[in-house]
Amino acid sequence: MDSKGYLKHIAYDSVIFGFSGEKLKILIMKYHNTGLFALPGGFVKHDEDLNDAVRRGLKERTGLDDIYLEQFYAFGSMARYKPEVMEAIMKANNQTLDGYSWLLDRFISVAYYALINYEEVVPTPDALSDSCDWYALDELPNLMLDHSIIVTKALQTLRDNLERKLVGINLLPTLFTMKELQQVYEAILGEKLHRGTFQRKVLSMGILKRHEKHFSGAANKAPFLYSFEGSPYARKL
Amino acid sequence: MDSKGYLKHIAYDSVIFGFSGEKLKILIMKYHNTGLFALPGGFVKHDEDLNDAVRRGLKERTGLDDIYLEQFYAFGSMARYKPEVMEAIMKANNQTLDGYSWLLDRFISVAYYALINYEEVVPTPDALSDSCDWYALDELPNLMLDHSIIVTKALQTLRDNLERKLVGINLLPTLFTMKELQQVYEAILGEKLHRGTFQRKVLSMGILKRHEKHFSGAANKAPFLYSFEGSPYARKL
DNA sequence: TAATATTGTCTCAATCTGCGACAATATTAA
DNA sequence: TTAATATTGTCGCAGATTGAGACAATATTA
Repeated sequence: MDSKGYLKHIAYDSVIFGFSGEKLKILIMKYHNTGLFALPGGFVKHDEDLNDAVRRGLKERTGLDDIYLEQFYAFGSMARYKPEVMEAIMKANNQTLDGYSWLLDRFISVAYYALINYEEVVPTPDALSDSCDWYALDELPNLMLDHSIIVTKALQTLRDNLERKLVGINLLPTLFTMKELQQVYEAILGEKLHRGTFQRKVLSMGILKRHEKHFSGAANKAPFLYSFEGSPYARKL
Repeated sequence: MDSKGYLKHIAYDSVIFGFSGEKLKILIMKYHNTGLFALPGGFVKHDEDLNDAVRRGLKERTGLDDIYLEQFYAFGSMARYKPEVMEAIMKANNQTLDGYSWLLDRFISVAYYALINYEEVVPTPDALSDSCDWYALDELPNLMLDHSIIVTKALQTLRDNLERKLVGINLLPTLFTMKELQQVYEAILGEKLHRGTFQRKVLSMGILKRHEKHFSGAANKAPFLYSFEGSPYARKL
């Protein structure tokens, strides 16, 4: 047990989606003195469920419990094995490799995506990183290793699941307008949707509860607020 | 490197689907002298892609290369960690645990499903097992560990993917009739489909090529044979 | 040549979708 | 006060899709 209580060869990476300014964004870490950007990730303790390890990491990065979380792929190609990258990160932290050589081993990474309410999050870097910040999907920096591929596959899976479950809800606060919900869907799918059709479809699912109107002060008819009713889509895993 | 060249803590399990006698079946291994039934699985070499490891195992169990293969979930709960099971299997083979103690460690298992042409397969047991045989999904024996859950999730994922990709094709020989194709879909979905509607839908996708008729000797109109045209669904991964 | 089982295709109704239109607001400007 | 403007909630229509039955066209046997 020289790996600090963590399972060797196994890591996880998380693509944490938030919605703000009409755009989909994800959390990206920047490592000290290396110029390297990466997805938030971590390792699994010997006596810990894989899913719990990911939730633990999410809690550290966002401050949130009880996040909508979905596992979507285990990345295990040899092409992603680049020990010099991890070595550079350790050196940039004046960290000796004594006792950390297990970090230079090969890892298979199980990837998850999470959907959270942007406003509730307090992004928090870890000991090795300068920052943990939101980046819009179309303005991502170059990510290390295969992390760009992981993001692409996360978005792909999210799109596929969007049609079956009403997952998008998890990106909004408890109360939201129909327009905000539509913007979330448009951001995820990357295309404009017809207003009337979208509204008809969502309402026909019978999972939204209508509340009082929301007066924004704009010179137009005030929209209703909605909340999500019924748990099957609220959380996951 | 005391683990025979394999990565510690990482395994894979495969749910290998075949279609025969109008039923969906999967390959199940039976271990020597234990009464234990399990999915075909294995380990990943230090210098081997995860996907390649699975293909290697599939080749050993079925004799086939170039199989339609899809990864669907990594099982990583503590609940599946039962070292006494593996110990029982080793003992039943008069195998000392010297040098094999890594097998008693905890494993996270990446699960795949495969779709193959039943007729082409030669099921082959490994050194630890008596048999590798087909079992219909509704006549499965009790499987060890969480393997029943893995099968359920495999079928679930297959059903979900069936609507998007034309995956079912991979379960049939090169030439097949419309009725056979429909039976594959009914077996996967677990429900009867309307003949006319099914035929219209499949043909409208424009990915089937019609060949000569097939004269079975039955006292009725002979059906056309079809083959699958266009690669996007033929293989995968 | 008639009987039987299946196949390929069509039609019709019911449903679903994409898209525009229109009345009903909130607020500001005149 | 009233008109102008930007949105919102909803409806209606045309086109596409789907579910279910019907019918003619075979292969083979009686």
